[in-house]
Amino acid sequence: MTDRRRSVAAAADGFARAFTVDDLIAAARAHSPGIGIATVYRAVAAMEGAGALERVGSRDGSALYVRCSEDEHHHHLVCTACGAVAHTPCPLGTNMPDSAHEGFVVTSHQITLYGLCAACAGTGAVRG
Amino acid sequence: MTDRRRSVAAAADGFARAFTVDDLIAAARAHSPGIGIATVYRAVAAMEGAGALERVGSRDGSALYVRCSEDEHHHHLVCTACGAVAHTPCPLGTNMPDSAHEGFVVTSHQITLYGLCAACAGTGAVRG
DNA sequence: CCTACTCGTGATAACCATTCTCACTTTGGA
DNA sequence: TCCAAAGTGAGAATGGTTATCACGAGTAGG
Repeated sequence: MTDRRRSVAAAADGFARAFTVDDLIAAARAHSPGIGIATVYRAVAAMEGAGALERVGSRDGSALYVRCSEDEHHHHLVCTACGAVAHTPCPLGTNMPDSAHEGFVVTSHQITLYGLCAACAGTGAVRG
Repeated sequence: MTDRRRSVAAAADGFARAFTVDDLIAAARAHSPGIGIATVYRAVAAMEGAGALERVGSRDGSALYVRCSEDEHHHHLVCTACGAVAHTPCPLGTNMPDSAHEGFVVTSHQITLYGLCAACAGTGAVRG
């Protein structure tokens, strides 16, 4: 773990919402001025591989990521107004489709819940 | 609805699995030789807007689509071995998180189930 | 100190899916 | 026929992401 990688991780920690690699580059430069684009992309790939970062869709053609420090099975709540992201336990509960569905043997799943965070719901904000 | 658009729709109907725009262009050219890339992209955008096509992730940097003729709420089962896609009713059932979660007011969700289709499960195929 | 080697880095070129531009054609109405 | 609007195809442009390459830091051996 180098200084650069630590800067990227710290920058990722600073986001309370989903961020693009571009956002991350800007934030990482606050910690390590002059850090290169390629370095951030490499750090993102490493962190994604380690489960410290998770891709949650995209915005305007660029990938969106969220910081994931937990190892346990969870999903994401994304605020469609401000982009805030929260973790939430798997909503499938006992309906976990781990057996045959339509002839498929389901082994994993990906769920993203969209809505309004407490702050945005309070103001009646709407987006997209 | 022009001839070109009809060709793209027919080509999309021919896929039993998720396809990229590139796949669609190749298939559309079987119906309309010489159809341009831009035209297929335009048709895809129109069909996606009309709900006739749905984006289900991506493969190697290019978007994957599936044909969706149904209007009702449903999700997708994707075979990780062969890419086959099936529609499945919403697995959330009575657990539908339409109320507050973590302070969020959930308004919609996106679920993709991954696994092996009947054919691939039978052969013990594995991919990715 | 010197060499050899490895690895992370930064700048930039390359890549490629997607979108834009533009000239042309088609369609439909009058 | 004339006109306007929309669709089309070829290719250029765009832009996020990845590959390339040279450089410096660090390490090991001598």
